[in-house]
Order: sequence, then C-alpha cells, then structure tokens
Amino acid sequence: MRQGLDTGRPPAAADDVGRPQYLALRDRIARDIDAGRLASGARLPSERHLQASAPAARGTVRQALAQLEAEGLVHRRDRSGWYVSPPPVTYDPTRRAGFMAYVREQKRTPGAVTLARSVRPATEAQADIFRLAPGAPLYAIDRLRTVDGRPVLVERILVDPDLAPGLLDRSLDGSLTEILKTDHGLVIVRNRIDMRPCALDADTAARLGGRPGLAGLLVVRTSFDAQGRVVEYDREYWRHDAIRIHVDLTVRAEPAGG
Amino acid sequence: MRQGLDTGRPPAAADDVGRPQYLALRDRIARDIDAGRLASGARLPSERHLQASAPAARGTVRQALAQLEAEGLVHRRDRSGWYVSPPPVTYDPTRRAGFMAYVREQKRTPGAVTLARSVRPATEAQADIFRLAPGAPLYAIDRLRTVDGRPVLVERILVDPDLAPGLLDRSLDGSLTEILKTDHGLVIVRNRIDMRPCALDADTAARLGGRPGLAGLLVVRTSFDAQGRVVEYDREYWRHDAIRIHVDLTVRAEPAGG
DNA sequence: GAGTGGTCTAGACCACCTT
DNA sequence: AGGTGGTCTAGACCACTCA
Repeated sequence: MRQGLDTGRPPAAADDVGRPQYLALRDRIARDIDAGRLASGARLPSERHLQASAPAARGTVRQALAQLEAEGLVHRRDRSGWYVSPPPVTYDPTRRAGFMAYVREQKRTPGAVTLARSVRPATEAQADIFRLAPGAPLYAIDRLRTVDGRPVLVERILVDPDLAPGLLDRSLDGSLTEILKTDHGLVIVRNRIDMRPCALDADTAARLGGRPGLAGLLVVRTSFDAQGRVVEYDREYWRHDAIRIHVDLTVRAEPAGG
Repeated sequence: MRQGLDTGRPPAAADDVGRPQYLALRDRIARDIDAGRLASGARLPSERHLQASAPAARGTVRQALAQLEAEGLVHRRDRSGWYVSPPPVTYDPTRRAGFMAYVREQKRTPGAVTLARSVRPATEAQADIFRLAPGAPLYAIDRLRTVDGRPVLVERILVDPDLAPGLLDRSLDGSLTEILKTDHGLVIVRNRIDMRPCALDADTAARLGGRPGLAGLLVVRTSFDAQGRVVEYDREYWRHDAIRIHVDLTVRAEPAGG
C-alpha cells in the first residue's frame, strides 16, 4: 500500500492489499497492548522512534496513534508522550451512588478537586431550566474528577441559591446530592439525563490533560424534587475513553394494548 | 501562528496568538454553518478549494475538517465530499417504541434494510450470554437503519432459536420485539443496556458510508423475559454524530438509611 | 475523464515537558 | 538542554465517485 515518492521498496504483499499502512501500524501496537508487552499506563515509544521502526513518515505514525486514541486504547499527555489507557469506569446514571462510591466499587481510586465556586447571573437558557428570570443569581460549582490520579471528567453544577442558601460555604468535594438532602431537605425523585459524544473545548480539554477537540462524552443531568423544582443541574464532560455507560431497567407496566 | 517554511507573510496578529490555524479555519466554517450560509446537508467546498481560500496546506485543511467531524458538525462521504450534518436523533433506551416509531416522532424519515439473516454457532461469549453451550445455534439478524436516507446505525441481533422457532422466515424490517411478543409470547420485562464511544471497524464503517475508524457509539441491549431468559441480544453501532441519548428516570424508593 | 477524498513522504519550526 | 508532541508546508500517487 505504500504510496507517494518511490522509496525503492517492493510493492505491497498480497495480504496487505487494501489495508493502509497506518492501520497496519495500529494493529502492531494494538497487539503489543493486548499481549501485555505494553502494560496499562505504560508509555509508548516516541513518534520518531516508531517512525524509525515502522519505517514510515511521522504523519503516518500519528495517524495510527490517532486511530488508537479514537478506539480508547491509548491517550496522550500534551508534549509528554503517548500512554496505554486504563480500562474505563462504568457509570450507571440510574444509581444514586456518587462518583466517589462507584469508582471505589470498581477497585479504582477516585479523586475530586473543586476548581471554582461562584454566584453568577443565569443565562437565558439556564433561567429557562430553573424557571427563574434571566440574570437571577445561580450557584456555580466547577469540579474535576480523577480516577487513579488521571483526570477523567470536568463538571459544572448549577444550584438555585433560594433552595440551598449558603451552599458554597460547604466542603464540596463529596456528594452534593447528599448535602442537598441532609442540609436542605431537598430529595431528588426524578432525573433527566442527556448524553452525547462531543469534542471538548480548549479549556475543558486542557483540564483533562488534552488539546482542543479531544473526544468527549457530555452527560447532562437535571434533578427534580417531588414538587418538580430543579434541584441540581449538572453538565459533566468526560474523556470519551474513560467512561462506559451501563443501565439496568425493569420495564414498567405497559398501558393496555401497548 | 503560521509555522514551517517562511512564506513571506507577516507574523500572526495578537488575537491569533495561541490559536492554531486549523482551528481558525474550523471557526470560519462553523460560523458559515451557524449562520446558515451552509445549510444542513449542503456540500462544503472541496479540500483543494478550501486550501486555496485559506490559504493553507491541504493537511491543515483536513485537520480543520476532522475537528468539525469530531464535533458532529460535518461528515464525509468517501471520495465524494464533505457535508453539513443534520441534527442528531434522540434515543431513549427506556422506551419501548421501536426505531421507526421514535424517528417518526421527531419528524424524520426512518428506513430499514435487513442485510443478512443466518443461523450460526454461538461463540464462547455469546453462549455465556444466552446460557447455552458454545457452538449451539443462534439466529443472527443484521440490519441497517437510516434517517432521512442517511445510514446511521448497523445492528446485529441474536435470538435463541428455541425461544422463537422460525423467526428468520418472517419479515424483519419492523419491530423485532413486537414479533417476539405477538408470535412467540416473549414479553420483555428487563433491559440491560451498555453504551460506549468506539471506533467502527472497516465493515461497519463502510456500511455507514465511512472509513475504518469512524467514530461511533456502541449500544448493547440485552433483553430478558420474566423467567430471566435472554430473549434478544442486540449490538447497535451508531454513527457518533447521529445519536443523542435521553433518559428520564423516576427514582425508585430508597432502602432505609439510603 | 475530471475531480474528489485517502494515503503517504520528507522535511521544518515551535511550545512545552522532563531531567 | 534535550526530547517530546503540535503544527505546518508542499508536494505525490492512488482508488473511487460522479457526470
């Protein structure tokens, strides 16, 4: 499959027909990972070393690495190198357990950092969600979550100050839902969840150790109490390779004829 | 930000500092889409035309397009061109409505093609799921789903022939769950769903009009009846830019002290 | 057959991480 | 200071689509 300038090498073998060179290199690295020659967390040889061992142009090597990154097998640390990715964390949006709890259940080590807490006027869209007037104050909490020391998720949580006055003065590294329940009597009875693959903006990507455009999964959670009030509005930006969604549903009774 | 060979152009303006050229081009195209100058479904200028208008090397143009593709704003048709992507379809895994129904609810036009139907021996993993012996026969149905004529999803459904004898002789373009219920008395009471971003293999990508490595979302659905038997095992490979997941959950009663 | 995207080469300079 | 990945150039040939 080699193309471009004639390098004097023989034409591709029959079994290589139709398989681009970058995928062949991808396969080689993927095999090294599967076979354990490259362990989870291990650093790959540098692009220039891979280039020399292929041999191939550096762009071709980067194409192979980008492919492995899209598959979630490897990730990069900006200007540091490429690393074998650990297995993803399983996330069940129907469960009440907070991040810390369900990561621990999977024998991984969770971490949390509160990046910022502020009061800010609601944008039009936010006001709509909380059924407030645009410009009304909202608590905003930005948090970073890690698994085994690796940042996997950035979230921004919005809370109506009227429902949870003084919330920002609390320690916010633990379960916010728990605080809202015990301190403010806000019990969540309904969750609306939206998920979609996305590309992360420069800020978010940088916090997760990546570059603008890093593939991500956006999880938006809107939590309601029994009176239908929005108690918590949470936007979580995950690294796409760090998460796996799992839902277990018992089907509700169907209306007659359904 | 221009780098590499000196092209005689002036250094980057202050507001461009730190913003790579490919992102600037991305922004320009994204603005054209937002502003409606490029409508949904419209074809973008060719890479070589974009290159001439930027101006930039073709690799840089392709980087900008790949970024937009990752964000779901544009997609490509192999060797045909780049196109503005339509809005994604919303998918609610908790609802019983089949693909055709919920696509229609969103005022889009669904389509279905049965690609293949066969009986094949269960692999080890499949046997495990169905609690059968490895090598036991399983019905396999491959289907392609389209929205507004565009392929968005390839699925393979496995069914235990003992539970639904003769299933393959039926018309399979409609709701399989419906057939299993009305013809075979199999009522699904529990769904286990797994979702994760993935890269699509060459076959799947080709069926969705893409190249190997196309970004996708894998949705695995395991359906059980009241006796806990696996009635249906379905692996859906979606184009990542064609789907948005939405779940609305009423929280179950908590155990005391929860 | 003209034009498209897909793959590839062989360089270069830069910002930043690591030591 | 040396090495890394990030960005960019300027070409090339190929497989395929489309009119």
